[in-house]
Amino acid sequence: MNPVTDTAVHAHTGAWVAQVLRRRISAGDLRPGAKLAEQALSEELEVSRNTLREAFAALAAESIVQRVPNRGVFVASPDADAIRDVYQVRRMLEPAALLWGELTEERQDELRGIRAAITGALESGDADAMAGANQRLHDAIVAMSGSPTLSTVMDRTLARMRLVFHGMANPSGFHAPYAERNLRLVDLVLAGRREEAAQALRGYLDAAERELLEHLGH
Amino acid sequence: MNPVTDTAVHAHTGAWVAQVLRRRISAGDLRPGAKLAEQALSEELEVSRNTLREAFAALAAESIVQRVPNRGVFVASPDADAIRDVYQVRRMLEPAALLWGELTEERQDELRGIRAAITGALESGDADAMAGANQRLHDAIVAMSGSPTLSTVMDRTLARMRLVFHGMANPSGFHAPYAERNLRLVDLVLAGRREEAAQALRGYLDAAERELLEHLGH
DNA sequence: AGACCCGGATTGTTGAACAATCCGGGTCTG
DNA sequence: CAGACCCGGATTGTTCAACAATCCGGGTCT
Repeated sequence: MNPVTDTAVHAHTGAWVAQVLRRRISAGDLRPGAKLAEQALSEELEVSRNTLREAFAALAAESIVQRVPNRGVFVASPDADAIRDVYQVRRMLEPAALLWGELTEERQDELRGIRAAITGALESGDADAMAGANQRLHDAIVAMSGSPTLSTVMDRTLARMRLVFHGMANPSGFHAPYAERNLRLVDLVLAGRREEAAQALRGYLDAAERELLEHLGH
Repeated sequence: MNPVTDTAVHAHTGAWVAQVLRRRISAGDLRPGAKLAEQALSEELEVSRNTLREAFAALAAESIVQRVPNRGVFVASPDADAIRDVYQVRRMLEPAALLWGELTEERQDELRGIRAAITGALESGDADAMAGANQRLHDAIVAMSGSPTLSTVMDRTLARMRLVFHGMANPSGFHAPYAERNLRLVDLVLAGRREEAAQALRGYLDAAERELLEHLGH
């Protein structure tokens, strides 16, 4: 089921289980609100209930999972407030990194690669590839800050975004309409026109948030 | 030793242990690099080794603690790169929240309270109070973003800062020289002169980082 | 129909057990 | 004497079985 390692030799089992669960949640294999039953999971993954709980503790600390006392652990299911928080984070982090970060040669190459990925996904109409490219782009923007911590924060934020999508009825084509916007954004950044890029970025974030909230609530 | 709860009734033990350890580390009771031995701690806190390990998993996910396979868990001890990362985070987060956040009446009140705390600590010469007021100030700045997630990120970042101080030989009076700066910063924010405030903030962060790195070991 | 209750299932936590690994110290050798 | 080697105790990693506390679903009684 997992293409990576089968069994860790002797000293990572808890972390390994956490990684497996993280992947399953990211992939939508475990949808928001789904219960993670101890006995079932420990049997399937062939780990003890204690080790599994160790993984739960880590995932709960990352807010990927919610623990309800005496009820169990559930995949986090973001509500409207959570979505607003996600976009507030992005509205602060991304323009800050873009405006005040450093755009090294390496990062420019990454941006050019992302540009190619977006146009490729546009032509092939591959929604998953488009979603992937989109995340890669916004990760790259935050990476301009040069801070591993902020990159981690962004990764977790994007993971929460994936949770939102997986919780929706029709998870399709939410990124496609923004492909054009993203391309212009990349070009502005590569051209060194940071102020305009930040403006475009904010516009994109506002629109995406509005549409998501619209599509979800009332 | 902990003035709060003695024993949790029945359903939070792991989280409770994590909280106790978090407090001890923040207070400097457990210094960076210190080993958290399982048997000793489980006996002292009167929890099983398994429950203790659950707390370890949570703390490791928060990067408060470092796990070395087959060696044990140790209080994280930030190096120069970690310090640079902390300041890079702050250089992004704080000006962003300050410039683009919302300054509600509540937050203005909090700032006025902080101002009083700083002047009070200045007069009494209480270094601990000054350090507390300093953290409160920078927490309040990030709180302007309105994002609970970013506030949590800031809290963890400041926790890492405390680790740096606790790892130093002479942890005294590092905040005192910045009291004046902080007061001016608060006044600029309260006056609505955000651009100038952001500029002052950046100056403070640069100076503090430089001094810390200097003081440590170029 | 709705309140009540009960027994099975699940969670929370513990203690003991064992393999794997590390650590400190003693011994051997050159 | 220094360094390589080795060994036994201590520590970590992980599992298992057990138990109390709690929840849940379903049947019963009014």
